[in-house]
Amino acid sequence: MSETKDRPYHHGDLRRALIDTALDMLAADQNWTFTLREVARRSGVSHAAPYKHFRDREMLLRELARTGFVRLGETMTEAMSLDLPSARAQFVAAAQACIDFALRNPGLYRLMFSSDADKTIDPQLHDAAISTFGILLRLLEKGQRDGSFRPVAISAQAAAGWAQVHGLAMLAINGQLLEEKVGAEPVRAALDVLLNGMCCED
Amino acid sequence: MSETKDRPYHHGDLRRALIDTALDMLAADQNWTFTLREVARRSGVSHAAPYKHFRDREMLLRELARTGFVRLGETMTEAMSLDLPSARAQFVAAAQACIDFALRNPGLYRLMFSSDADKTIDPQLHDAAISTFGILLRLLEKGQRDGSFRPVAISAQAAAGWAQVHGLAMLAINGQLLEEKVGAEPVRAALDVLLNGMCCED
DNA sequence: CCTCCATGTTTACAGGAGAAACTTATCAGG
DNA sequence: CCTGATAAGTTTCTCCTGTAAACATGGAGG
Repeated sequence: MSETKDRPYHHGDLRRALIDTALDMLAADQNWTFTLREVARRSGVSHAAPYKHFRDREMLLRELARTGFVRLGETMTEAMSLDLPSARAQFVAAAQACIDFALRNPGLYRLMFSSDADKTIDPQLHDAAISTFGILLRLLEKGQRDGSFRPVAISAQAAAGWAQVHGLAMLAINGQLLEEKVGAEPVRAALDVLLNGMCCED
Repeated sequence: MSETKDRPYHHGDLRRALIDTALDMLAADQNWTFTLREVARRSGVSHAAPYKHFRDREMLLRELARTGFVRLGETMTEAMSLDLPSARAQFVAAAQACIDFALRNPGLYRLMFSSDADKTIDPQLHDAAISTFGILLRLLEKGQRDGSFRPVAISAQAAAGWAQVHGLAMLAINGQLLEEKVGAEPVRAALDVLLNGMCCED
């Protein structure tokens, strides 16, 4: 009679448990207004225990955001790996994957880009974000080399692409990309505007 | 001896004062972690007084956001009114104005697009946001009519334009549009990508 | 002049963040 | 096998917040 009864004093992997609980709550309410104490309670642990693993509430939030970036990166990479005919198709696939991810996890996605997940004070979070951004960057580089994308400053193109995808994701989350207004495939239509250009002449 | 001494019991326009104080604090720290009590304190009023004007803390935040949208709209309209040669130039001017606004008021701008300024539960805020968005919409409509912009579904083009501008504003705020990476005029360069298109052939 | 109502104030309370001090389990070395 | 040291929990405490309720005040209209 030693282990499973009455919860052992030491949790085993409380850090992981806290993260998972918080992710669950985030997914359930689509917001991160939950309190640290509530997370502790649901993890069956005293309200001060989390402080052994996270300096403060925001540090937990940043860890959630980091997880989000990792998952988003996986999703995008996976979507791109479905060998597609052109760089353009790959870009669209990655963008769609990102926006789908946002729609499936609106709370998490918002957190990832909110000021509560401050990348300037958390190298790990920063790296995770950069790494995901890097997927897009490499895609553009390859596309420029094989002549699919216009040969302009890579950073400008990346900024435009990233801004577009993220902006569309936010619009999508907020339900501002409605079929009746933008047609059957609003995301596709909007991406085409970027890909083809907005102006009539170059 | 009746007025200026010892503050009169009734403030005169506490609602306005609370908003202004909160805007000041937002501008000072570039975040909205301030407490309602602190706002009351700085307005020289008891900590419960604000509840006579705002149901709760979030209602004040939404009012700040609403003010932000109004101001942003004014700024963009002003920028566009500098009679410019083309619809394209007007679009660039409006976009630049939006991004400049974001850079000058990063905290306010973030609040405007954060989930703490929930447009789905505040018609006034929603209207203000729609109204500002409308500026872009009308610009695009005019541009399509005079043949400056490609004749695609107006909503798709608006979504793309809005997403681009907002996305760039966020990148700019976060210091992710650095000169050494994107050249001397990063915003201009990124906007050109949208205007000219990313792909080589149509 | 008196009374009403919007706008303030005081008081009260249920929580939360986080610090400090205390408790347990585990593990490494003698 | 005992013995600390240490990591990971727990209890307790303080300060602060949001918000509700009851009360005060003063200006405007009858």
